[in-house]
Amino acid sequence: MEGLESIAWLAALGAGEWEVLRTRATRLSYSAGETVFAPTPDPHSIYILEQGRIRILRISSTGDEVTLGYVAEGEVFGELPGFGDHPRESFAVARAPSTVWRVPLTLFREWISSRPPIALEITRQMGDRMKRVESRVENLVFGDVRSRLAKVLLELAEDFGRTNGDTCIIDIGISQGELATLIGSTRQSVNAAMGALKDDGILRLSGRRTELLDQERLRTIARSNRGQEREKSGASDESGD
Amino acid sequence: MEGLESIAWLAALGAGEWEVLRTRATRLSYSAGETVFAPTPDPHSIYILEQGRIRILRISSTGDEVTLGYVAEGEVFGELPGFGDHPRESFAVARAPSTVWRVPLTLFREWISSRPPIALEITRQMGDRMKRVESRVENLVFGDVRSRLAKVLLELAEDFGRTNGDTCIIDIGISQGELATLIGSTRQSVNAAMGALKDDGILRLSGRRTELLDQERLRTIARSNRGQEREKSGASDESGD
DNA sequence: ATCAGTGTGTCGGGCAGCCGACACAGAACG
DNA sequence: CGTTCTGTGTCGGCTGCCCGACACACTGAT
Repeated sequence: MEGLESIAWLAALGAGEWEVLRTRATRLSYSAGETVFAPTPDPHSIYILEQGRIRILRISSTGDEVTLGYVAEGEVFGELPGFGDHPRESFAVARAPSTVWRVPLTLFREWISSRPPIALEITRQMGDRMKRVESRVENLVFGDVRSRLAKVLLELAEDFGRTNGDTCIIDIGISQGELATLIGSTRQSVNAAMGALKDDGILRLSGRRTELLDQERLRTIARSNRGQEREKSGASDESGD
Repeated sequence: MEGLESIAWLAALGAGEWEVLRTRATRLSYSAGETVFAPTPDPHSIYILEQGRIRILRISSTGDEVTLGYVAEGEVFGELPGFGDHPRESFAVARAPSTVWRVPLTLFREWISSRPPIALEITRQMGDRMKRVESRVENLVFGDVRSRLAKVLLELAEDFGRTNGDTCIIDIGISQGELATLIGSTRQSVNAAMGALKDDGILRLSGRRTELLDQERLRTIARSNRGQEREKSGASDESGD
């Protein structure tokens, strides 16, 4: 019950494989808003999220922030990148009450070295994240606020949404301001874009929750870089994919 | 001389470790401009760059492109990300005459599984790249064209530059247009920004080569998100142009 | 020399979206 | 029950930069 076995890919390894971790890693709890780690020139731990939700972000010299992504339960985080000798440049902040294992980097590295399947799993995780970040780049470069927003909403839906018939509900208490840090925009612009999407009947907003009513249309907007196609009405939905 | 041993991290493994690759992988040559791979829903190869320079990029639905990065010699590329079961979404194009090994994904995976040190190496490589992409995101979100440009120039200098006393020379025949795809901007804006940097005495342009005269100042600009700090100090007489 | 192809400079118009400001709603707290 | 805080909605002004267009420089073929 001490959590580690609740992590699927660890459990899958078979008992004993991860026992080392339990004995030599530290289990920590954070409540929403607390910082799990901050940038450091010489990180010597990596982390595994047992349960909760962590936000990875960077802060510019002027205080603006970008959200690089969220850590899903079971994922390893905290500069896997910095695996080598790189400094860590990101913050990790709990967005919800979270339980985290802090693992000494040396231990983790040696642990991997002797257990190929784990290495493979780690590689897979990193690949996933890589892909995601690359998409983010693509999206930032192309597309206006409207289409970028569409994209993130879809991603969030996929990761955290509860599907409910046709509509998908995102209810992770994310503010428009935080959305802005995901797409590199401002609170106001996000607000405007959300309003527009609502008016187009693509999504419904009730308080802090967002419901995606028409993912198909949303997807179209996300793809269209310059999302300014004034959507009159009685639009034409087309191609699936 | 058949190349594989020229790759440092492979050579370091000791003879025989990578012999399998030689027998079951394919060695390919590309001249500048040729496509190494294109997006595919079901990639079944990964690649290792023996020698040359490869550019990884994406193309939007409207035909615009973003450069995600360049592959350094010895690096593994081609949707390591797609390691899992993801489709490949990027293009790889040779920027210079290049020699590449194409390795069947299955082989590579099994090869890793049985050789932990390699897994570690791969992880390291991915980490590096991850870090780079994350920085790219940060840069795209913050900063105007000027500061973004400054950032890329510094990166390019670090990766491909020849240092020469104080100045660092970037001479990889990169066009302003291509620079634009690195920072998500347009040829014209890049041109203007380069001009400004030149006027400020921060860099000198001679033909297709770029010389960084004052990396310190460049670094400052890169960090300052809104690089509009009118740098008009010094320069007693001006009016000029 | 001539022409095509590719990259570099420049200019003006137009607009998306950033910024600052302000009003208002709900939630947490004393 | 106010007070404070955080988040949502909106507006107008200002501007960076995208876009389209055009001239020039350089290089390599014919």
